[in-house]
Amino acid sequence: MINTATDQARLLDVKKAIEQGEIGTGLDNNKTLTKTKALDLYRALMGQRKTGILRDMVAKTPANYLLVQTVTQLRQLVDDLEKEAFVALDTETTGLNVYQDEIVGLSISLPTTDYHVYIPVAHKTGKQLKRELVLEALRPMLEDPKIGKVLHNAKFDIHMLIRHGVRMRGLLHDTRIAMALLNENEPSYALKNLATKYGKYFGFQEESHTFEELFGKTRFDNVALDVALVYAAKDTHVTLGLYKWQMEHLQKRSKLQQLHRDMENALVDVCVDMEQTGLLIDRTYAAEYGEELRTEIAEAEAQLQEAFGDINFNSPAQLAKVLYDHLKLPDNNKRSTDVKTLKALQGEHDGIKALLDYRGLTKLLGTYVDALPEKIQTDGRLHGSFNQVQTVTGRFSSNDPNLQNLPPKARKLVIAPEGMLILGSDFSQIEPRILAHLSGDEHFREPYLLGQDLYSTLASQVFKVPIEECGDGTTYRKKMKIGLLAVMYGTSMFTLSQQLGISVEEAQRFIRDFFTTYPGVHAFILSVHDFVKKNEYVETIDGRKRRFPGHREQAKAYDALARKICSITMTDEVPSNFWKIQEIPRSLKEEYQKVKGPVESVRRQSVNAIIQGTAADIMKKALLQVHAYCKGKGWNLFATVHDEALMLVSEQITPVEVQELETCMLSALALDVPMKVDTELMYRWGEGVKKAEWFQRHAA
DNA sequence: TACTTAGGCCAC
DNA sequence: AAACGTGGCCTAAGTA
Repeated sequence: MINTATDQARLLDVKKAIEQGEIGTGLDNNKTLTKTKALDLYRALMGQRKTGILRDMVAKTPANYLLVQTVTQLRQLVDDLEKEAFVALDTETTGLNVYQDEIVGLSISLPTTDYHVYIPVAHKTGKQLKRELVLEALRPMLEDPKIGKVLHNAKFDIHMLIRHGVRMRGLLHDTRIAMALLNENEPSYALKNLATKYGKYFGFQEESHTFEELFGKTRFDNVALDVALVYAAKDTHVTLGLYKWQMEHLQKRSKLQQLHRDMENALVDVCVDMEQTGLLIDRTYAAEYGEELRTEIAEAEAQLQEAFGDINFNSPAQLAKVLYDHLKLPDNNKRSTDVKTLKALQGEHDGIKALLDYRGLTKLLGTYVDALPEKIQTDGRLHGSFNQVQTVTGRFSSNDPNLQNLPPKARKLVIAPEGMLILGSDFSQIEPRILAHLSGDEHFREPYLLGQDLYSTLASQVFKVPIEECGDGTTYRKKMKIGLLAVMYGTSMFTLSQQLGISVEEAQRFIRDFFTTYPGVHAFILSVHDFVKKNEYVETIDGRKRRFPGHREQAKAYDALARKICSITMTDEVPSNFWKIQEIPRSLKEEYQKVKGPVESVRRQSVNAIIQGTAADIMKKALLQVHAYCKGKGWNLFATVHDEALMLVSEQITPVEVQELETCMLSALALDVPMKVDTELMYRWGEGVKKAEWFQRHAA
């Protein structure tokens, strides 16, 4: 029998011994502890600890945790459910693939009658009802939008239920999503970790263990029912507690609550439908294109072998050795083999071009052309995952596979099903427009109000040349585009000078001219820096927050040190060459340098979070409206790429309907400058044609 | 064997 | 001394 306290202590000792390399010190009964022995002991203790915890958990199963194993119990549950306005819900499954795995049990918490059930439906052992029977009994409750459901990461469970023919409705609150809005810096959103960290605020004092910690790689259908009950019923019990605690916080923050209720919570259904729709992949095209790429790669490989010998061309380390040690190419003390460095070396060696070709081809083949068809599910569609709360700014992210970073050549693998079209609507220049709105800068808003090209107008004003010299494709316009990004993201003068191919002094002059031309933009950026220094957070138009805990103190220190340096140099700003100025004490330089990075990083992130986050707010609202519109037509969204919504629509779509879709996007939020949406139609993604041209072509 | 980290690179 | 925001995926190489 293991005594938990001694067990824990011994565990820590062994762990420490392993970590600190204190092997051979005779830890275990004066016997010398070898590394292997220590690891074995550690694993054995971990195993024992796990079974110990599980035994302990089962022994302490609360009286109001109940297994539902018979028809009578199920009937009683259904009766009791009718008294509830909302419930907490969770599914246990064989795995995480929502298109392949299956539900093995459901837990439900009833808040007013205060009990928590686990209904096993496909465990390998123990008395239980059939899944179909249980789901049919629960279907009226699950599909009733008037009965609220509280879940942690609802999207997963909704998908799992769809897999078994039930479309859950009435999502009241998702504790995973609410947590992300309340603290986007949370290190882990696993329910058990949140319970361990915040449980004391809603009645859970003890540490909660994650599935991984308790069961490792075991499938949940292997878990005995007494253990399953105490684990699974606690899930919904905790979810309920978390819900109430989160609501207390949201009710004190009405803007955030509105963001949660009207935007993020509502968006879960959109996200589910979008993922369920999936993408149709042209397998023939992918196979042929793959062969083509393989041929080209083989050619490049032959040239690389000739040039660099028998090494792995995918290995930066092996490449650097050949390039900088054997061939003695100039390395600038970086020894990098990235595109930028290689391009600069292109004149030095004939093999470099082949290497660049090889990189591009293998990336395209390995990440997209070969990889995407492999992810097609049994329904013949590719279902990526879209996460609405994975980014600190509020943007969507996408993974498994990432559908937001397909290069144009890979997008061509995606086609419309028979009788359908792909339609893509994107917000034109949404971030600069938001900057124009937020800064209220009169001159910056001008091109939008007058319907002129933004970059041409800016270039003409900043560079003080006639607008005719700043048209599409001109250097002035290109430079302005880079320059505006630099302003919005707070790029350093060094980086900007590199990007524009000018000197640091010229870059400084460019930025100075920009801010002189648009003083409102400058004032806006400074006011954000000021705000984040005072409040340690910034927020978007819809109240989405990006928090920077600890910034206030660092910013104060930074500004104080800067003032100190300025009083020595008698300048308004710290000179960029301050390291070379003898009069500044070394310790002051070092102190200043230490806080400079983090503080300026927060300042860049804060400006960016407001602009990027507001764009995300607008897109999310647009998606809600587009989704509702599509639903009425029997069409479907299948992806969003930050400023773009992609959907499958009928081949018979009319110009009026396109107009109505654009209105869904445009009415998401009214800014002080007009918004613009561009729509393209296509049979194959990446071969889009502007709507006007499409209808002209298809009218004939 | 299964992980983590680093270098690199795709998107907006 | 370090140099631009938000993400995710690939391979190599080292470690548990």
